[in-house]
Amino acid sequence: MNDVGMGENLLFLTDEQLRQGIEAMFFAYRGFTADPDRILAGMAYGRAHHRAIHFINRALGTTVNNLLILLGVTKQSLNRVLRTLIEDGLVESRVGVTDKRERNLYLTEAGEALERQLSDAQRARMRAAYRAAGPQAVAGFRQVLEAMMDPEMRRKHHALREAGQ
Amino acid sequence: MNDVGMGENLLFLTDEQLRQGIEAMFFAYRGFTADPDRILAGMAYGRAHHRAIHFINRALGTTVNNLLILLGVTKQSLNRVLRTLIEDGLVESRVGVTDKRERNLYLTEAGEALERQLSDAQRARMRAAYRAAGPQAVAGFRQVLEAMMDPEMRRKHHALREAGQ
DNA sequence: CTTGGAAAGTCAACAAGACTGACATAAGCT
DNA sequence: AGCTTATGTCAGTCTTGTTGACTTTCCAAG
Repeated sequence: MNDVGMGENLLFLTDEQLRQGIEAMFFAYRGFTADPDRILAGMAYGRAHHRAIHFINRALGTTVNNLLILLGVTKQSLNRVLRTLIEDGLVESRVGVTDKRERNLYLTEAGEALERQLSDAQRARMRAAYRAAGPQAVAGFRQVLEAMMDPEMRRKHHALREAGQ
Repeated sequence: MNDVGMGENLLFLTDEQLRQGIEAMFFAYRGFTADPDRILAGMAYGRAHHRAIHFINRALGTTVNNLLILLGVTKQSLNRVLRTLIEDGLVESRVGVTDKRERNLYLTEAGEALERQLSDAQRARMRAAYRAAGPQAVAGFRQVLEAMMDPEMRRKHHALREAGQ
């Protein structure tokens, strides 16, 4: 590869390019959460409830401990959210079969309905973005996101992927 | 394009693929903010201060009103952050020249130093991710993020890009 | 040229959601 | 029996968002 070619390919690593990527990430994340946030604003729930519902749906029967690692919050913080979801009949907490200390979490029918409502809105935006950018761009998008995660979270993410498929 | 080809190219729009993208976005954003958050944890500042400093640096002399649109918060919310930054001598607020209602915001030397410290950490992760994924993936990454933003934010983002280059 | 409304910024009070620390209970393990 | 683990809870704090009320400044219609 000659110098010009090198220059072309390293342009994406200049400070200015990196700053633009940082800003793009910030603005895109705002868009990413905007639709579910709007839906939840009417109810007594917030983004924290959305995240809990999302991951309970994805990792059916997950334990509280596993969920709080996924979400990256303390048990006290998760507990507040989880308690209201259980009280409101959106989430069911069953005592563990093999280990009775554990609680396995499931969405009730009402919980699944809300999950679907939130998920539909978020997926719609994601779908539009994917469609606008095209398959090759999406592959690149996913590659960069993977590389940006902490290694531990990358493992968690891969585990969810395998379970979901 | 035959049916098989169609199937291949539309695979990235299945619900499962979209859900994986949503999760990837969530986990990656955590990584994205982790390093600056760690730095700020020691000081009396948080993520809100980081964002304000970032955009004041990028849009030198910006008004409070412009900044709060960029950040997507209310002026009251921004004001608290801004006040501490000004009190601590990281940001300078100058009364507008043409319109005395406005305040033009600038980083002081100390402000620039902190900006550099935070920015270096965040760019290092971004650079590692970009390098790992390669130029083509980065182009795709940027395309999808652009498409995911609200149109108004996309315009703001483009304006910053032009000013920064 | 005055006056009324709009715009920019500030102050105060409140809410959501994160945190730490301490403690209780139940269950599993050595 | 005693230690550890998983979960839940209470209390208090912090950050960061919100709304409402207010001041200062600007602009434009009468």
